[in-house]
Parts: sequence; C-alpha cells; structure tokens
Amino acid sequence: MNSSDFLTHIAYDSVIFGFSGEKLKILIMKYHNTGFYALPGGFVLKNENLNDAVQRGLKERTGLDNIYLEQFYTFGDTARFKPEVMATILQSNNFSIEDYKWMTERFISVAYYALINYDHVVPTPDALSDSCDWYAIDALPPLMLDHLQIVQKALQTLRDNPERKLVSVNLLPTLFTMKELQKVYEAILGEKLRRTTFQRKILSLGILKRHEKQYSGKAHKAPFLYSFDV
Amino acid sequence: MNSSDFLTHIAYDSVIFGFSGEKLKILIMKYHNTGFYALPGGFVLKNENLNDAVQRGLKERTGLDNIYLEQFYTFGDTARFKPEVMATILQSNNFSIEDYKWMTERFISVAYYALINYDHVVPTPDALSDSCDWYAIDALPPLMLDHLQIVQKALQTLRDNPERKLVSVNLLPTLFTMKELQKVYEAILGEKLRRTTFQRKILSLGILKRHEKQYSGKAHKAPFLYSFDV
DNA sequence: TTATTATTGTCACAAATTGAGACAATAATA
DNA sequence: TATTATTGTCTCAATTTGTGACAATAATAA
Repeated sequence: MNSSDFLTHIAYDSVIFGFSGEKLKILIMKYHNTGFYALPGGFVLKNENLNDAVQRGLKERTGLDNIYLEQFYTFGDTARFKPEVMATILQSNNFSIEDYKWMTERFISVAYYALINYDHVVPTPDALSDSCDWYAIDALPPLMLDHLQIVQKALQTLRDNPERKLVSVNLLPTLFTMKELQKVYEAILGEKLRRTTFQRKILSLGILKRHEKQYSGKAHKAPFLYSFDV
Repeated sequence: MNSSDFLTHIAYDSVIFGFSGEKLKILIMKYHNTGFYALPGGFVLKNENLNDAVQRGLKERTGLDNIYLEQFYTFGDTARFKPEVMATILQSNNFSIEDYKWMTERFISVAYYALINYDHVVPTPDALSDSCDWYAIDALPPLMLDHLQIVQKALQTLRDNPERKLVSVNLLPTLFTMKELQKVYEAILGEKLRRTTFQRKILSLGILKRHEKQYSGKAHKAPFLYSFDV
C-alpha cells in the first residue's frame, strides 16, 4: 500500500467512547516525539467504501475490530488546515515529505463515534503512535487541530438521543444489572437519574430480557441480570 | 475559476425542502440533453470552507441565497461512483473530458438539507441544467446515482427532530397563523395532528409571539398571526 | 438461629402532560 | 338578525412521570 492508493483531501477521525463502571472515556493516540495528542484517524482507499475505511483504519491503528460506528459530522473548515502539523508528524517518523506530499494538503474529515466496553479490549498503538490510552471526558489532554471540537460534537450527538441509538448495547457486557445500565445513562447524560423512575421507564420499553439473579456475595438482595432483546 | 481550483474527490449535494400550504416538495435539477434528474450539488474550492461552498454553489446553481442549511450525512460508498454518468453530462454540455477529468473520478459527497418558503423564491437553473423544479416528496422523478437515498435520509433526519431544528422558521412567512404552522408539521411528519393539542403544545414552548388578527374575508372568526420569537 | 445491613423490586399517590371533546366568540354572508 | 365556518379556550379523562414508602431478600454479625 502506498500513498497513491488513497483518496486525496479525505480523512476520517473517530471518537471511541468507552465505559467501565463509572466514567465515560475516550481513546486518544499520542504521536512519536511530537507530543501531539490526536483522535484515531486515517484515510480512504480509492476503491474502498468510506465506512469500511473507518473500520479498517481503526483496526490498524488501535487493534479494535468490528465495532459499531456511527457517522455524526463532516468537518470542512479551512481553519483546520495546518500543514506544519502534519509535516512535523511525518518528519518525526522519518517519512519523506516529498513522498507524502498529499498528506500535507488540506483534508475534509468525516467524523465517527463508537461505543465499546473497554474492559473487553486492549487498544494497541500503531507504528505512528507511541501510545493509545483512555482519557476521561472531563480530563482530556490538549488535542491537536480541531479534535477537541470533534469530541464535543460527538458527545452532544450522543446526549441528544441516548435511547434511539441504544448506546448501552455496546458499552456493557452481555448480561448486566439495572444499576449498571443506569450508570451508563448517567455517564452519558452527565447527571444523576432517579432509580425507580429509570427502572420503570426502561422496562416499559420492552427491550430488556430478564435472566437469573446475580449473587455478588454482598449483604443485600441480589439484582436480576438483563440482556438486550431487540 | 477553472478545474484546478477545486478539491478533488469532494462534492456536496443538497436537499432543498419547500413548503407552500399543503405539501412538502424538493428542488430537483434536470441536466441538458441527458434526461438526468439530480439534486443541486457542487464542489469545494481549495481555500473555501465546506459550509461556504454549499452556500455559494447553491446560489450559483439555483439562485437561492442565504438559506439555512444543515449537514446531515456524508455518502462515501464506492457503489455511488459511476464515471459514465458524469462523462455523459460533460459531453452533453460540450465540456472536454480531458480538462474535467477530475470530475469523472470518485466523489465522496457531503449532504445538506435546507428549508425554505417556496412562495418567496424563484429558483433558476444554471448553465448545466435546463430546469430547476419543485417536486412533491411522494412524486419524485427518477433521480440519478444515489440521490433518492439521499432524499430519504434527509427526510428521516427531519422527521426525527422536527422541533429541535425549528424547521418551520424557514418554511413559513414571517407572520403566519396557527393553522399554517400546523400544516407544516403535518407535511413533515406525514400525519394529521389534533388541533387543540397542537396549539396548546406549541404555545407552551414559548417560542411564538402573537400579533394582530388576520382578517381573511372569510365568514368566520379571524385567527391571530404569530411570528417566531427566539 | 436470629437480628442487622444494604440494596432491590414493586407499589401507591401526587404532579405534570397529553388526548379528546365541548363550547362560546367571532367575521363574513344570507 | 340568523347562519356558517373557524378559532381560542376550557374541562375532564387518560397517560406518563416524580417521589417516597415498603416489603423482600442475600450476606454478615451476634
């Protein structure tokens, strides 16, 4: 695969949300020697569907495979074009600026978000990056270019329709308790919810299947386990 | 302006919704000599914001100026790449295929929708097209490429959040009656609404300002006129 | 065995929202 | 002056949501 296999001027960026009991976090990559923090992103092959490119690129860059991605906005301001940033990254990785000239041109970036249960995956950085870590959404490092703006728009999109997207399907293990489900909603919405109202509401949607109880060893009534049934 | 001023592989398409008392309609262009029906679309200049390109292009192609546009999806499947279609259009307009080779390459298209009151504007076709007409959403001509799919996704987006986007602002004249407003909602949602419930609900949102009555000359009580107050 | 503790599932009642119809108040016409 | 069509508003029922109460556990401590 070489430079000329990619569509020029088109990139994607992804906001990978993870959840693990308490907080909503985001996957951030750090580029070698530059100190640049960035969202996982990449390019589209000339004969590849845009959506497939995102799946492929994400697998290559983070090791994450087969995750549910939702496109939410395409960023195309000229202000996001900072040729010196990409030049610095290329140089730090000993890529020839001549060969990768197309990478220093302006890009329009299609942004996606994904939701995963981060206990079940270990993201691994690719050759361009020296790390690939989770950061809580209220404690992000300084992100390069307009990536903070991209994160904020992703979060807004998520908050605007938490039920329609059935986000929790991907953020929880197959079987989960009502309390765990509630914590997902609270993390996304950024506010506490009332236990009884939440339980009644979510059950009335008819999307949950009830299973056996979960005996945790704690000194109290054991909660039922649920799975999504849609 | 010549070919090399544009970003390669990036296009936009727009779904312009119009309303005039009864039905929701869409603006469709017809290309010279080809019989192709298409959404108004265009390309992005190298030093131009994506959103500005759409405004500019729409003005050039249809004469519509300064309208509220909302980006809703970016279409990037390889299946939408049909080089022979663009070649046919170029030939029918006596454009040299050599000079406009970039136009026959694959495009990823960012789609926008707009909402306008179509009594107040007269869209006029550009040089590429021989017409620029309104079609009811349930009586569209056969559209080229994936343009029908784009229309359907636009409509879905609109239906999913008719209030958040305050769509009616742009579909109605400055002053309008409650009945006219109700008809807009009915056209978008594709269903009848209950008069009293609708009126109570919309008034409770506090986004309307009441003005003098409208004496239409009909033999019944005159309705108040409203405007949006946000 | 028997309290104790923390949490869960469910119910009950109030408050708020929505559904559905009734009805009086008009503008014009007959 | 009655008639007609439509509008603004009210009422009451039905549904949904907010809020707290409470009994039913699963483990632990006495």
